[in-house]
Amino acid sequence: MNNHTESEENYIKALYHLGGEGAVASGALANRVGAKGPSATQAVRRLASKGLVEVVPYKGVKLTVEGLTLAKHILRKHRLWETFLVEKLGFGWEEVHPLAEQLEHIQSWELVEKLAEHLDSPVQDPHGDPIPQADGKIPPAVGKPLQQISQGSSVKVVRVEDAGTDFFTQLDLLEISLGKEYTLTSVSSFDSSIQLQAEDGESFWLSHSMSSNIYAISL
Amino acid sequence: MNNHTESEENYIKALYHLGGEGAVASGALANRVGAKGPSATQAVRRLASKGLVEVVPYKGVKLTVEGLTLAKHILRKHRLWETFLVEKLGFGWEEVHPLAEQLEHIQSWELVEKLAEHLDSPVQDPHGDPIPQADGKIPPAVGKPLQQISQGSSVKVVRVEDAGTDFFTQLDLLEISLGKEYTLTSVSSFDSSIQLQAEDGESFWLSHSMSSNIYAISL
DNA sequence: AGAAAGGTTTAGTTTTGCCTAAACTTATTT
DNA sequence: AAATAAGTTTAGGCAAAACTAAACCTTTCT
Repeated sequence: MNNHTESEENYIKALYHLGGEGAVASGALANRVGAKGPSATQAVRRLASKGLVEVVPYKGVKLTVEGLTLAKHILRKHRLWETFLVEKLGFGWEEVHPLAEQLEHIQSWELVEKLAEHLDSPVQDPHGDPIPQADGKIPPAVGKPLQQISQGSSVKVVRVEDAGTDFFTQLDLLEISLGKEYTLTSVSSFDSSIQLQAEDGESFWLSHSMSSNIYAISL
Repeated sequence: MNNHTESEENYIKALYHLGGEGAVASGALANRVGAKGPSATQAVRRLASKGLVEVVPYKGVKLTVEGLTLAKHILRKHRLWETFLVEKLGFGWEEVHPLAEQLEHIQSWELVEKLAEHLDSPVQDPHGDPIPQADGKIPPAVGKPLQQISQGSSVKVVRVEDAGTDFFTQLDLLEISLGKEYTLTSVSSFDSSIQLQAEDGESFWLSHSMSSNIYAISL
């Protein structure tokens, strides 16, 4: 039973993204995969017949252990390919998601492992997201949103949410990238925007929507 | 009109492989893609409605200019991926074909070109087959079958036909690879097998079926 | 030339995967 | 507790892509 269509894999992925090990409503699922309600209901039926999900009608859908394993494996492929595209082919971190969505469906156990090896068995992708390992273990997600960090702290950016192309463009404009360090010099109590000072002394303001998608650790 | 399914691409590829710019019988086409006759007829209809092929019922199918361009582009992707798999990921040349069959369907013009660049714009794949270039030009296929080379000649192996896993295994066993040089010491008039002598003095016999799939140039 | 053989196309069915419209369940509100 | 709103599932279509069986051209053989 190692034979899944792309559509099935997309539903599995969505289920994992939305609910992890918990239950998800069919509407949310449909929304996530860009389909309408009935399509999701039908898809979920197919998945259930393959033992990948459990369904309680009108209540929700949940991944089985097998489904969860598959979901993590797909996520592993996705993030390894993203890493490859950025590290080896020189793509920008805002471009890689749609490509990885295609590449993640390539079926070959050996290819995934050779790719991982080629990339020196990375534990995180170009956005700082943890890459599930071959044994299914997932390294902890690091950092907390800049939002939640108190004024005066020194921080290092370790992860960003994939919040769309415009978000990445803005990051590039501000020259924010993983590993950069800043001091949080002030916080506006009016609109929750924050001021960061870079190591070179330059400082700038970040809106709430920017800072809530940027994760950092305190130094 | 840049939107093709995998199935369509497979038919286009088969059409190119079988007939190049010329016409192909629907039975041969079906055979090549591993389908039955009616499936091919139907597929060809879909392709015709997209302007990729021209059909004369009961006579044959032919790629249009647009179809030909697509075919060459798919072949380009296929051979670039094969090159990547061997050169960068360390796969053996017998393993890469089925993987490339999946990877060739990834849609992204930019990815193909970045990949080519990453591989230093190769003009041939790991089997010595020419890689169609971005502008659609195809480098000439080099070498002729060992079969057609006269006794006493010194030759260099430059290309091998993809004649299945067993063929490659045998090549590996005999330590035959691209670039190796031999002297053709004798030819059997009984079964057309030939004897090669390697540079280190070792010599061995090759059956007709082996030698007809190995291409070389005279030195 | 007429008939058999071989290959091609039409007809009708199946599965996946999506859709809209209608029916049904659950939750919320008065 | 009844009515309404919101969300979910059923029902019925449609397109892609494959199949088998039957009908249809071509070619070839006598």
